[in-house]
Amino acid sequence: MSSPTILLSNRQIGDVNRSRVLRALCDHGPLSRADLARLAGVPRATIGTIAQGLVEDGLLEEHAPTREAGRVGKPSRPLWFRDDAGLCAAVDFGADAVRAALVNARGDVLTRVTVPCPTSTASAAQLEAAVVEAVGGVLRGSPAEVLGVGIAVPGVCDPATGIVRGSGPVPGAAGSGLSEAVAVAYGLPVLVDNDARAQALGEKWFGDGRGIATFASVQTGVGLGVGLVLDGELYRGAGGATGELGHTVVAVDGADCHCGLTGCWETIATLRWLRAEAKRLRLPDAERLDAAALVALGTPRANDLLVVYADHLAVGLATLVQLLAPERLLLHGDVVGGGELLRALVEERLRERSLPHLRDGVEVLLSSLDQDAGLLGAAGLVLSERFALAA
Amino acid sequence: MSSPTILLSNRQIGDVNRSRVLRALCDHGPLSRADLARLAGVPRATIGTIAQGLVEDGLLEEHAPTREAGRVGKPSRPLWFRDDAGLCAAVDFGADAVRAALVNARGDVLTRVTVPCPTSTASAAQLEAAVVEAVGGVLRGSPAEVLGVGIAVPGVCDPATGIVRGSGPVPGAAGSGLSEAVAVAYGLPVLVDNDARAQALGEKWFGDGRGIATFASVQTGVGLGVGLVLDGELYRGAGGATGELGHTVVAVDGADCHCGLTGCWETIATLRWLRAEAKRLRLPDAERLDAAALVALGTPRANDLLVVYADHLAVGLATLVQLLAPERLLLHGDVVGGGELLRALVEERLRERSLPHLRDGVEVLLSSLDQDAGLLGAAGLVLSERFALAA
DNA sequence: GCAGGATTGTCGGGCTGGACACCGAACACC
DNA sequence: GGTGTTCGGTGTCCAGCCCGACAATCCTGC
Repeated sequence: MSSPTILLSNRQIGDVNRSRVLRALCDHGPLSRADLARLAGVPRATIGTIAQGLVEDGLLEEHAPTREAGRVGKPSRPLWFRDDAGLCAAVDFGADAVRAALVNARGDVLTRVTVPCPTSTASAAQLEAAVVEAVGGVLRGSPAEVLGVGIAVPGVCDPATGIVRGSGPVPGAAGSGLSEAVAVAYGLPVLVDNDARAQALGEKWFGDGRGIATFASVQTGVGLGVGLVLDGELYRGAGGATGELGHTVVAVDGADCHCGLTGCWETIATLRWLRAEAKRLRLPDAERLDAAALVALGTPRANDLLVVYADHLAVGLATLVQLLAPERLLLHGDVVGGGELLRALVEERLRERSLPHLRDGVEVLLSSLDQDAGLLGAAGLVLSERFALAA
Repeated sequence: MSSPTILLSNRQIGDVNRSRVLRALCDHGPLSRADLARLAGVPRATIGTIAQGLVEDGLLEEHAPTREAGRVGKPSRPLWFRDDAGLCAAVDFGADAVRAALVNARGDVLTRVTVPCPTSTASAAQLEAAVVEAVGGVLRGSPAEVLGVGIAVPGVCDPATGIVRGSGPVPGAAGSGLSEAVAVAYGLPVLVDNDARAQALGEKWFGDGRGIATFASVQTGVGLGVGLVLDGELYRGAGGATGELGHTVVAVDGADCHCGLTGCWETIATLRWLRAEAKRLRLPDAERLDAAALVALGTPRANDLLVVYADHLAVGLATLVQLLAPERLLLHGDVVGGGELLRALVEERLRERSLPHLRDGVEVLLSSLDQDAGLLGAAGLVLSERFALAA
């Protein structure tokens, strides 16, 4: 059933409009009622009643009146999220720990809990226990009601059902046990989604995706994943199976990929490839090389490899650009370590690999969310569900 | 300005709900008020008032009561579009003619007008004159008010502004003259869009895209284009620049493409490639070969080439599948001539080039719209604009 | 032939929530 | 101190969905 064919009623209209107001605040930062009214093209009174409800619910609060020089008239009182508003428990997985955090609607990380756990080898039961413990620690310190729990899983999962269909880095996450265990333990809604998609939501709520209708958030490093926000909505596709940009063909008869296909982008643009090339070129410490180290080396031979790395990354990004014409590409993971130098190289190579009419429409940015991209993404899962602006 | 931040009012609620009802009728065919109510999960009375408005506006009509055996109770009176409802003037471009048609909301082609015109060499003025004449001929015979004019252009264009940024097959369409000329001549809204995207809309309204949330409509043959319907909405991307699937890289250091890039999918999956291969293999009449002729040949050597053609097509389609996980791929153009044999081959090759968890989620279909895909797509442009279900 | 059940479509009252016009409050400028 | 501008709030109106009840129509079973 594609079109749910759900009719709108005046009941839903209120929810939708409240969500729209919240979204506008997220996209633009603190705004007064009058600002919101201008933005939406409606009388101030309309916003007034909507905002009143949000303030009474404890979601928004009024800042002190702004006294800007040269501004005539009554000073505006900007509205902004309370710091205990929209609290989400966010979970993601490190190599040897389960990380959880309490995040508010502003994107502030209020509490962190780290539970040691060998995620790559832990059994489902061990993993469930670690996640439940981490979430519990976060919930205990919460100053207000928590909306729900978001879990970003590095693997294929269907958010509609909460079932993880498989995960390479965290095999124990497979199945539906994780979300069920947390839901049973704390009675909260649990949202599970792929980590790359969650990162995209993190960018949409708290990062450089705010106010951008169409962008792609690309995870680089060991694997290549992508989260797409298209026309303002996170795109999940049928069964939540999207984002396998890493396994698009960039060489018809290319090298075998670990996934069983051949010529995947992952065979030429991951750390595995980079390190193999570095070894071939006899660069020092090739086995532990990454973008940051490559930039730090700075030798001519290292720089040459950096350019090729950038070019190979651009190949896959160009596919995104040609097919979807996003306004921005936000890069996560290893590339961030390469800094502005690598970013500029990737952007340059991308332009050369894009059609003329697309060349100037896209900008490449390094994610500003840094280490917390996964956690903020997991929080975004909850916020998007709770404040869905869908209609 | 991503999120328009437009609030909903009780005024719009009516429009939205009317659109939803129309869309449901489109997706499911004739439905009674009770059917619609069940589908939407609302009381029959609600649908009743909505339907009443649509009937009074002359959009819908009641069919005769259905008398099905074994059905107790009052027989239902299905609602369906009147044959003069939702009339659109649709325009597309053939090699040596401008084609126009009057299409209703059912997808019936009521009138056709063909104006001879060498579209590949005609000046902008000549092309405008031909289009205006064709549209005029269609409008003259219209039994009721026409909602608007849809024009499907084989090229890059931005539907938001009506500006065609460039067209290989129809260079004279470039600029904004076409839509302005028609708008001035007849005072109707004019919608211009890329032909591959329009075809996708045609499938969504009248073809095998009905009721499918996420599908891709792929044009094959001389060029390779794609129209994407994602989560029920046609995806246009920033500036309407999407759909250049043909220029995604399938070979990092591949052959030069006419677009200036290298290793594009178009270099290995178009008729140009097919004919070059056929010539190399000394197949008869290689210069005029197409999928239909290749299947008709049926020789072992021809069949081998057919398999490679299918495989090369599958490369680009696999990119769509890995990245977007659509439920269906609808193929247009040359491939349709290859019939079920070629379709099955493409589907088989696509499965082999897709990740395991995506393999079974997608079906490959040949478009059933046939020659009228472009015209029906152009009509879909108008209907989508007029009956936008956006909220 | 006729009662009973089932299904469909319609009518009026109730409720939610935005649109509109107007008011007081706060500040800049003269 | 007066005037103009901007901001936020209040009360009334109205569109449109929800719910309950009712007439119309047809099938089944005796």
